[in-house]
Amino acid sequence: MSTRTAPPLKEMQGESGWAQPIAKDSLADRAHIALRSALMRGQLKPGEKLLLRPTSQRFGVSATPMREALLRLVSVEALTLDGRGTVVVPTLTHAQLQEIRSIRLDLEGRAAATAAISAAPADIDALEAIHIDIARCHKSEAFHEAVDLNTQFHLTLCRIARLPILLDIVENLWVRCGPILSHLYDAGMPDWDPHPHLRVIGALRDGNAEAAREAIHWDIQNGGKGLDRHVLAET
Amino acid sequence: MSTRTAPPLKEMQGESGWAQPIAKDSLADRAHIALRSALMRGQLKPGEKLLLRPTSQRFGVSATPMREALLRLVSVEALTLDGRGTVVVPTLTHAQLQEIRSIRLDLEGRAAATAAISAAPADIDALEAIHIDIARCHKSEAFHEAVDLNTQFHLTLCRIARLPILLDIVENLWVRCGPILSHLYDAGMPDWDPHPHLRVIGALRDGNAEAAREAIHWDIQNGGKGLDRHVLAET
DNA sequence: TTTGTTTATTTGTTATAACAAATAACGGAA
DNA sequence: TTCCGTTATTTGTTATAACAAATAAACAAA
Repeated sequence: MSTRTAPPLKEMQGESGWAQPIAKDSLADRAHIALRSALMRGQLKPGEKLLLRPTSQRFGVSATPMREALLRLVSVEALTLDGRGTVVVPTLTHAQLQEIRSIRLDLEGRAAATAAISAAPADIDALEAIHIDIARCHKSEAFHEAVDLNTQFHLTLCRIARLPILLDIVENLWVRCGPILSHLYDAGMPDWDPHPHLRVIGALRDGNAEAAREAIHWDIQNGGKGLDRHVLAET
Repeated sequence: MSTRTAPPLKEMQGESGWAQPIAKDSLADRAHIALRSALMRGQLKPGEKLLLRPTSQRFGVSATPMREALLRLVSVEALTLDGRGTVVVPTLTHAQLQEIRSIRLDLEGRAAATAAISAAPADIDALEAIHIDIARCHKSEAFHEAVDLNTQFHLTLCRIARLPILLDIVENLWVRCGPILSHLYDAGMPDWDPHPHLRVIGALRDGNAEAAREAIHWDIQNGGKGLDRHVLAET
């Protein structure tokens, strides 16, 4: 499975470092990773069905590991099952999208505040590099890549905070939004000046936790407004 | 799987109500539920191994659905895999426990605040009933039951807030803590007066969102201190 | 007694087949 | 043509067996 404890090294070699544990990934692992990344990058559309045998053939594996990969995504709600048990890409309701945004407010806010206190300069540089890439994609109107990089910006921020459990949760929230993220810029892309990401980066450099939290809050609340109209309202 | 969309009813019967969708649960479902509840109730100890074939025999099913149930818990980090792929009940580190508490601070805090605004009187009564049960168990020194009810108190609060995604996340955090929750009262159980739960209930009755948030914050931060010494410190 | 090697057993992984239920396709009657 | 009943096909579910890798056991040699 994806997360595996390092194989128990009987005796830790004196000069440790050269004996890194071997990563053994199963077929189910690979299928899971491929599916998850496709999901996060918006390559699967809401409502799309993922039939067991057809998809397992597309991946060139048998039903068992493919089923495991699919069900793994289902168990974190990144995919859904219909009444028959068929795996389907879920359609987010307005309420769900709003709730996800609320949770991201809390968790990414905490990540930003924590990162402001503990981030190394190199970490912040890496974050800034991602934003520069985003700005470049904005200019060249490379929407798809911009959306992907925006996701990376937010996840990198959580990674910098070194809160692995929080990162896991936030990552799953982004996976769940993946299928509709392509509509982020449908309402036209606003040209903020300065871009909220820059405020985040600035706050990190200043070591100002509260400013970082507020900056990411602002980004989350205003950045995703373009999505709202593309999500069916609950009746 | 656990979450299934209702089977599509071709025609909704005129006087609807008597035709509730049938819940079809697979063997994997049942095993999953049983395992998860055992985990949450502290019936599995950290480090305990769950071998595939032996456990599948204990449940009276074949390897396939049992594997699915186990792996479902692994995918939400409620169980772990060692280097060989064997399922094992994870041991929480101090850092993990602290991070979980931080996240619960944010999410249960939001749930409390939301519940304070929207809770129906009957909801609050139900919550109070749980706390009364807790107090009773305190008196009769029924530790195990008290721990279980305390979990229910926190989850019920999230349920009242009607934030299903948040509930899901918080529920998983409690499942992950399940194996060590039995040590909650090891350091002796403090006799708070008034009990922080009562402050939560009071805030809900007052419709005071911020008071509710602060009350649950206080409960989370002070209530779990007994656990800290039972968790191995990271080196 | 200890160490190293070989053998046997355990254990996760994957593929396959049998099963059951639901959907789709088909064909005849009105 | 339209509707209804039957058959065929698709699809998820489960059990089982073959496989490979790792552990445990047994045993021989120093």
